[in-house]
Amino acid sequence: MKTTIQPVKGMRDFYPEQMAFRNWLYGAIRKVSESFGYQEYEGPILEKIDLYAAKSGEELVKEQAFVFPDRGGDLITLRPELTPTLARLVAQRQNELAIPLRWWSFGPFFRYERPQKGRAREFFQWNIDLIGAGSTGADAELIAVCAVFLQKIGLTHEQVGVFVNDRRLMDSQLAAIGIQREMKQTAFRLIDRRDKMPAAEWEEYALASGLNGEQLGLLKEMLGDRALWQKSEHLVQIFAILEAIGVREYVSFDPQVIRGLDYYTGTVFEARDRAKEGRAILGGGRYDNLVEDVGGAPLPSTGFAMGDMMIAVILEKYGVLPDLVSLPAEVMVSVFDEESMVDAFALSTLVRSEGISVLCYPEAAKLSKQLKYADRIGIRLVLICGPDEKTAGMVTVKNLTNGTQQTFTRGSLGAALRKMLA
RNA sequence: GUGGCUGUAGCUCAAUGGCAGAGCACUUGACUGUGGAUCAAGGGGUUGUGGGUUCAAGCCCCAUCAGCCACCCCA
Repeated sequence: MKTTIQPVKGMRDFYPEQMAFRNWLYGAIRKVSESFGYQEYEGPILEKIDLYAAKSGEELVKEQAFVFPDRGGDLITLRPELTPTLARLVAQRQNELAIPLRWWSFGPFFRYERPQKGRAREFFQWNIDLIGAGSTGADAELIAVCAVFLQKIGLTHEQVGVFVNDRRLMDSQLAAIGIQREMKQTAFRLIDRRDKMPAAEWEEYALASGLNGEQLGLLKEMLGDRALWQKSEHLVQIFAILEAIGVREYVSFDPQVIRGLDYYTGTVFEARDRAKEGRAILGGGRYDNLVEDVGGAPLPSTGFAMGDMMIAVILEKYGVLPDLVSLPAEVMVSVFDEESMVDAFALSTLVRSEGISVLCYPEAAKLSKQLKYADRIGIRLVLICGPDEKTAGMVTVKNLTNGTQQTFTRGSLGAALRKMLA
């Protein structure tokens, strides 16, 4: 094998086929985002490490982000997430912006992790946030955006669900069974991991974490209570709004959804396969302190992020990946011989001026080779202009779909092609 | 960061420690102005890389790199 330089580990190549999927996803995201009145924005790919040190959790950034010194010695990070950048953007122009803001973005992110199914070191992520609204309606809207999106791309509510919880509800419930502030983080972590280990092991882990037997029993009871959300006025209202929007069936209450990120302050949610296979497709929630933490005035916010890889895994699993045959052009102009090359380009321009995408075979070659090429790349119509046509001032159009061919004058060619392509 | 599996032609993969192969793809021809199908011929390899064992290594051993998968973690 020839020695080709290897790509950087975990970085992704997007051949036209993969690019077509990425753009399809981008399009679906844009459509849903804009239909809810959100505006697109983008931030820099590189940020100073300090931006993340503030809130994402220092360990997370140090161990799982690409960090390197620039020529001036500053520590630069390949952005591992967008929310801190968003908070910075808002904090910088807080007085000029019309709050609340509805913003969305789709772009590349990087994490220095070991690649595996549904995860690489480079990934594309959709971020969508409602900044400056602390209401229950704001939370409900984001959950609805997420449900509508899943529906739009062809996933049913039997296949996937959005699982919602509220950290404040969990706070009060934990307090009620005697788990106080300093134990809270431990308890959250415990709840988060319940499905990830065998029951007996989990209980052992719980006791080792400092819970007593009685608390463990109450905690289990609490986590098993699928109606617990009714104790939260906030969640009751969220479900009422989702009902009104028409996506209630996609959304379920799940007391075990906590989310790992420290900056969430209230509602938290994630979408996943109902079969509970694989990791979450997307995750988000309310973060009321982040803008303030990067130097702005306090602005309650809510939002979520979705990566491009996990959603692709799910779409494939349920067989709803779109058919994305990317055709380079509708028409190809063949080049009969060296002498007709110039005319072939002129012919291409004529067709192109009719608003039809067209490519010109780039060299004189045997007609069979050119037709074979056209067939392989999915061209529907091939124009042939050899000596016979040239003398008669005509152009032959060969239809590769059914094998027929017809000749036209140059003047009638455009209309004829449009008709055949319709 | 931990563990398992895998690296052989462009792709998918064969080859008891004993001549490196097949299918698909590609090129050419059958068909000098007509694609897909068929047939024939042809090109293509430092078996991921570096060491070691052996008369002999694609195969065994060590290291290393990469890919996949599962942990860890998840923004």
